[in-house]
Amino acid sequence: MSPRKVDKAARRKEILTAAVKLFASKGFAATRIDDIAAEAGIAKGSVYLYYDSRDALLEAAFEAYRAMSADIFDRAVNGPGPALERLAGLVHSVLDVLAARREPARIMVDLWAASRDAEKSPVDMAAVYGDARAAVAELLRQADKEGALRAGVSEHHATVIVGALEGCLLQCLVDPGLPATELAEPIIQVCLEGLRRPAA
Amino acid sequence: MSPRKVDKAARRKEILTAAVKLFASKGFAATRIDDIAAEAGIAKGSVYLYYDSRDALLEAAFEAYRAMSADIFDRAVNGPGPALERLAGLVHSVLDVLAARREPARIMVDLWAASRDAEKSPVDMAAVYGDARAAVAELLRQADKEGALRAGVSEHHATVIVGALEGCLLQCLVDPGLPATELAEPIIQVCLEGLRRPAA
Amino acid sequence: MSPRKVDKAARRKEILTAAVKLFASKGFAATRIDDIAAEAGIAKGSVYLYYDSRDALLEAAFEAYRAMSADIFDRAVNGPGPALERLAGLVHSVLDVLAARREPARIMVDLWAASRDAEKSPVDMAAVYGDARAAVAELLRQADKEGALRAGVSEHHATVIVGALEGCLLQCLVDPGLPATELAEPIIQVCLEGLRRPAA
Amino acid sequence: MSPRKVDKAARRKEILTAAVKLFASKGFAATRIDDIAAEAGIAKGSVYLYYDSRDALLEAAFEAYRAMSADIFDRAVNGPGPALERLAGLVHSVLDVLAARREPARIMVDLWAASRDAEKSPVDMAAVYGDARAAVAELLRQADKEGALRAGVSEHHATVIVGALEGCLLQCLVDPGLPATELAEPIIQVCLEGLRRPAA
DNA sequence: TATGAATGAGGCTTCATTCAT
DNA sequence: CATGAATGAAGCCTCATTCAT
Repeated sequence: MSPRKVDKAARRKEILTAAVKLFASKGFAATRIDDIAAEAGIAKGSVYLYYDSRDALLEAAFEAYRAMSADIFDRAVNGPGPALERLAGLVHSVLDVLAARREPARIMVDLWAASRDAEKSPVDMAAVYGDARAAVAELLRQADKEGALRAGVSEHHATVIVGALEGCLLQCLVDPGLPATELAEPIIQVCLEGLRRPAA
Repeated sequence: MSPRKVDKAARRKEILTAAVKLFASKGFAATRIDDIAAEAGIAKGSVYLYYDSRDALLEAAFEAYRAMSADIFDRAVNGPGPALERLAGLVHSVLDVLAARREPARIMVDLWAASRDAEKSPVDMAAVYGDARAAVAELLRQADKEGALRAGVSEHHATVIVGALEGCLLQCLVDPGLPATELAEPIIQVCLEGLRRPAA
Repeated sequence: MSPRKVDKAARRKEILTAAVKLFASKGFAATRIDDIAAEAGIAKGSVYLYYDSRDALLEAAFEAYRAMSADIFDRAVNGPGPALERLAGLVHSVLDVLAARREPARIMVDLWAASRDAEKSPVDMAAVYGDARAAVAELLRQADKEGALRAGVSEHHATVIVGALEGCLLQCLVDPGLPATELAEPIIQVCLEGLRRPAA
Repeated sequence: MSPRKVDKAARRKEILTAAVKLFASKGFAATRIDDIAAEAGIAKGSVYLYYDSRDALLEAAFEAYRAMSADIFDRAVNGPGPALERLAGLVHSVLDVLAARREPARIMVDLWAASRDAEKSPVDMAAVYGDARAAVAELLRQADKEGALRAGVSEHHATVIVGALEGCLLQCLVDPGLPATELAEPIIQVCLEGLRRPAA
């Protein structure tokens, strides 16, 4: 509201951006508060004016990731057009995001590691994937209502679709040589076409 | 004359087992050498008689994982029977291993994190997934020779299959509530049936 | 805005002084970083804000010693008056410094030890003695030009003069009972008078 | 006496030789018991059958050095011929020993460091130099009795002569490029000729 | 609000010494 | 006597966090 507020929020974001960049490139474990401060162009102590701790920065990075992910999935669920096409579009979206900003995406490996102990850590990737599965399941239900699916499509298929997406993403993260965008169509073919009701 | 008798190889394995257990439950970053020593029932300094450093233990864990993984894929590639059935068996194997020893499997998130900088780290998950893709691609080629595949199956499909497998695995790791074994059939349906040549 | 104000150079010097004191009294090998910090009245970790490592402190001590040594020798070489008198003054200077601050001087034994492997160690006493020999040789050349020397005075005599100086110093260091200052005249008599051109 | 005794003494000497070699080349601080054992061709634990501790090995090295030094000086004091010639011979002996076995001689820098705290350490270089000064003083007294000295030669001259010897030795140790043997004559000229009674 | 010097707990690793065989 | 695996105390160094300015 007040101009100060704006500054503060902007500064928070700058710091988070710096942190994410470094977490992605060197990993959370190897990223020092000094590094983040330097990257953000501020003094080390100032970081603590905006974030309570180093862990809080990872958590913030997680929240940003979660928001972005939720946004993509929500758009697919609530968008216009046939459900299966929206699902296909979702696959493209995810991989396009990855391809466009491959480096920042590498932060995910640290998010996975941080979400190991679901109780203690505020980084809860289980929830993210749960949401993703729910969204895909909803899309499948919509497609079913539209009469687009063959019989026998279950919840587990949503898990497999999310798995294929994340599994391809994982391979791309770990092996920068892989062409993320090119994988969208194969994923769609493999995961979606098999579920489609055969054209009469 | 006869020095204290110990099976160095066995002791090495004990220590590695202890380390893997802890890496899996608390994470590599949170696991102290003292913890490992205590878990293995030896003194802290003794760990260094068998491993050069804490990192070396993670590397050893990786090698063990890699060997196990390679073994499963090799068996599928070189086994008897129709290629597509061997591929289906492979999917079951991977998920059964995960289900049987879910906790130790959680070490993978640290292996992903450790393989971030492919040059510096000896933990090279890219190679593991490269091998996995090659194995699946080989199985697809075999299936094609057997006339079991529809036309248009490419290398990328191998990536998608490996992705679906690893992506389901990832979800299981992150969300212990998911039933790993039950995912095998959906994966097979989604990933393999769509590639099969339609029965004439 | 105005950060905590400290004179970093002064703090560096304080730490070095503390380190030298301890190196001298207990020896480098027996001196802990904690000891140095305590002596300097700061926390252990703070030492590392000013010096990269324990070795760096010994190196700094060496540089200080080298500078002081070079200063004494330079002053003798470039000073006014007959060269042989400047040489005699040099002998007095060296021993006076030793007598005045005998304890700190004991750091030299560690400098000798540290300069053992000339390639790896930045502590290069060989260079210090080389410089000392060069300075004395220059003084002898000057004395020769002044016609003050007998014939046959060679480079090796510079080595012997430096040797007598350092050898007396060594004895004083090792045996605190020896009276450093009293040795100046005997050194001068023995080392310099024998080189003087007999009065015609 | 018993054959065992002979073996034991021989083994002790082997270990000491190995230790001295390593102390000389890497320094006492950098020499591990494992290194010594390996160099001596025995197991690490066996070192302790012959020496009580690592420090005891340095002490033994010191004793050997002290014995050798005492031997050289004693021979000069008790030998035949004019005292000044025996003193000159002594200078040659010391430098010849250094030249012949320059590497092992480097152990002296560690002996100096170890004798820092004269009370606690059994390595007592002060005593060695005290003995050396006493021996040279005795030689000067003998020379005086023989009427070979000019008037006014004092105890301090012995200190200077020992100093010149040790100081040259120090320079040779620290700077392997210096020709030890060539320094004998200059030392003799500088240190002894000046003390000689002028030929009538 | 911003700074950056200071802190000190904590981790990894080394290595002299011991001791069961 | 000999071995070498095991021990564990100790030291160096790092770095998240604090706080005086």
